[in-house]
Amino acid sequence: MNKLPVISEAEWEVMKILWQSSPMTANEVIDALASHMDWSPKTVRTLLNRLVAKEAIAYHPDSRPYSYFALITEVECQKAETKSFLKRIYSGSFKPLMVNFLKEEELSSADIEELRKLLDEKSDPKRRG
Amino acid sequence: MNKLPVISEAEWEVMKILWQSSPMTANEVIDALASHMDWSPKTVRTLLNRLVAKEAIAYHPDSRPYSYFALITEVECQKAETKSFLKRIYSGSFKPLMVNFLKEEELSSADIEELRKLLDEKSDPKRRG
DNA sequence: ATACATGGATTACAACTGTAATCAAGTGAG
DNA sequence: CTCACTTGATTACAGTTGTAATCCATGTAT
Repeated sequence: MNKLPVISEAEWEVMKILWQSSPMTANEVIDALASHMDWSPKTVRTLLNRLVAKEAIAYHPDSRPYSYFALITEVECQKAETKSFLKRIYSGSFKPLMVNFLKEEELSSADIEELRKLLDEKSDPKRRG
Repeated sequence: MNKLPVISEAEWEVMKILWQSSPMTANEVIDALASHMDWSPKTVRTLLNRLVAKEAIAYHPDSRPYSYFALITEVECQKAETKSFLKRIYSGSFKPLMVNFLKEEELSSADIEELRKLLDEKSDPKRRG
């Protein structure tokens, strides 16, 4: 039940790296981010430090250089963000979100079939497979 | 194609009021917010001013007191927020969002049926109604 | 032993946010 | 006409965020 920390947009990029594979040294994180984010190594180190301060991640202090790892899971963060996003933007209701998404996106019928399957599983968890 | 302004969490509350009914005077907005937000009237006025500065809203300057109205629509803002949210939290993919949502929420079969209907309409827009 | 490089700790700094308070100008009450 | 109230304009101020740079300590090459 411990509260999740507030994670900023830039910090999320770092978290995603550590959720993909962990533990990692600062330099490994920096390299992993280099491909898509145009950040100075110093910036990434700052973000790591802030995430440590927020207790979203930690590091093994005995290992030099430090190796960092997440203290909270991606799914719990996603759920929390989703809840607050829905509340803020859609007054908590999923349906208009889906309406907007469907209007906006090009989806193959296979995509739609996948989504439909999710609903099937929810309405009748037995008939899965 | 003009860029939407960045609207903060507190500012969203004000926007939602103006999207519901508009134009409104500052005091009307303050009253409308009083029920759910515990903000000083000064705070609400600050938010209105910032939204004007961001060109998210405007006011009729000839009418005293000013009456404010939105310059951007709720749906376009929702779409933009949804896109950036999906990108940030789910790497742009809707499916895991839906998975998380479904796992978290108690939904009646009627709710699910509604969502399924949305997918039906998307896959075959003709057979609607 | 010494100087340099590397990683980690500390500091920087402006923009944006939440949350107002203060100041100033116009309007209605007396 | 003058004073107080209301509305609008300006200012405040600390915390978060994006985006680093600087300082310090330790390991490495010479």
